[in-house]
Amino acid sequence: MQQDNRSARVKILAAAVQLFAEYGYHASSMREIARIAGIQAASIYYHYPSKQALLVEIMQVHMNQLNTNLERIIGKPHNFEQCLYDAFSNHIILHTTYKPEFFIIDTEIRALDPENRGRILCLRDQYEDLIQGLLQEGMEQGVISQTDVKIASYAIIAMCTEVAQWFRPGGRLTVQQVIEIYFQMITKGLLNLKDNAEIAEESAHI
Amino acid sequence: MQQDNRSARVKILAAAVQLFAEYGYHASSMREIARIAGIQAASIYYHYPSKQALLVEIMQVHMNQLNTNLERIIGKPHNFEQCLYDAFSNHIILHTTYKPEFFIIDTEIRALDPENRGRILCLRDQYEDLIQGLLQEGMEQGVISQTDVKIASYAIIAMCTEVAQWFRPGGRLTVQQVIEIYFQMITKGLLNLKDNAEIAEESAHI
DNA sequence: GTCTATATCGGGATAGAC
DNA sequence: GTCTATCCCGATATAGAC
Repeated sequence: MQQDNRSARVKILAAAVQLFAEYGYHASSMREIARIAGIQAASIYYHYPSKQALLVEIMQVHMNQLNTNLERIIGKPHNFEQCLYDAFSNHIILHTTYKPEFFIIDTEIRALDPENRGRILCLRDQYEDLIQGLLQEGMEQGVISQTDVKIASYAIIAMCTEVAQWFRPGGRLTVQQVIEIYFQMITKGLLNLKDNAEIAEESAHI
Repeated sequence: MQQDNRSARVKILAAAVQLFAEYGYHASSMREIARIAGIQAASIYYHYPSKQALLVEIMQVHMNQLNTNLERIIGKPHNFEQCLYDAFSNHIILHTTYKPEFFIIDTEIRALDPENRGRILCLRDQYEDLIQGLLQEGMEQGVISQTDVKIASYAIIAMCTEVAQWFRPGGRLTVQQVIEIYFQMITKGLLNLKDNAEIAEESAHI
């Protein structure tokens, strides 16, 4: 038997992440969080003022991480294609590495009280603005074709976020392979519907 | 003042949809559902055996509608491109028309007890299988390029589902225009990253 | 810093009158 | 078919000892 040397604060937050992700915020009790952390429910209140504070902490830490990384990627001098790759790579890596945390961010916004909700939604808007600015840059450079930046950003963010739902570390694909596939789908088309001329040409080559 | 002629069953379910979507299943009380439906909480139990039954009813009705429509679209003799269009058109139209209902389906699976969860997840798997079968058909016909069918289906479903989050009826775009944009993004690429030869060619044309 | 004990509240569901 | 009244439970959070 090894003892668990993590601080109580860390163990409490880890337990909250696990339960909020599996059962949802409202279905998770402070008693159960405490049980998993190995303490009594009342002891949580020495470290955190409320259950809501646990949720806010989880969301803030990881939204800040997502934004800070993206700011660093976009902020330095760059080649557009590489920058685009790094941006979505960051999104997919964080969402798969911290799957329960980002799942909570995506599903428990409504469990926040109005003040906290505003703060977290502001971080999400910042992230979307950064992504949209990057796409805008590519369009202005003529490196990507003209498109509705907002719609494209929402579509890409949605499909990259969803990766975390099915990705299994140690499975058929590594995360780097998944990133490569998604980058290809985003920049070269998901399905590549061929017109009749293309189909005829391909048949001729056989 | 007009009286509300809908049956009690309908009013109860509509109230449940509204509250489950806005606050989540566990954060919505039977008392509040009853208040919105204009009756007492105890009266709900004449129409539905439990709160869980309300959730199951909402999910089943709309997943069945989604599947039934798609089966009809795929089942009849068809041109592949048109069929693909109709399939995603069905997805986007239902998800925007019944936005709260599908939002509940997407976020409250974990609120179902194990037996009900299995039943609903089975309907979702059926839907994914139908979409994947369609993509497989297109690949075998050579109408779309070789791709990982599962990954492509997950990516496309995710981006089409997300439309409901930002789409506003009466806004800048009609739902038909949105469907057209998404069909283009899916079949012709979201961003269309150009290589250097293409950029040079475009410059030459100016 | 963690405990036991408890205050206080609101939840789902039921009984039985009308 | 809807009501009032209520049971019973588990929730968050606090008080105060150690």
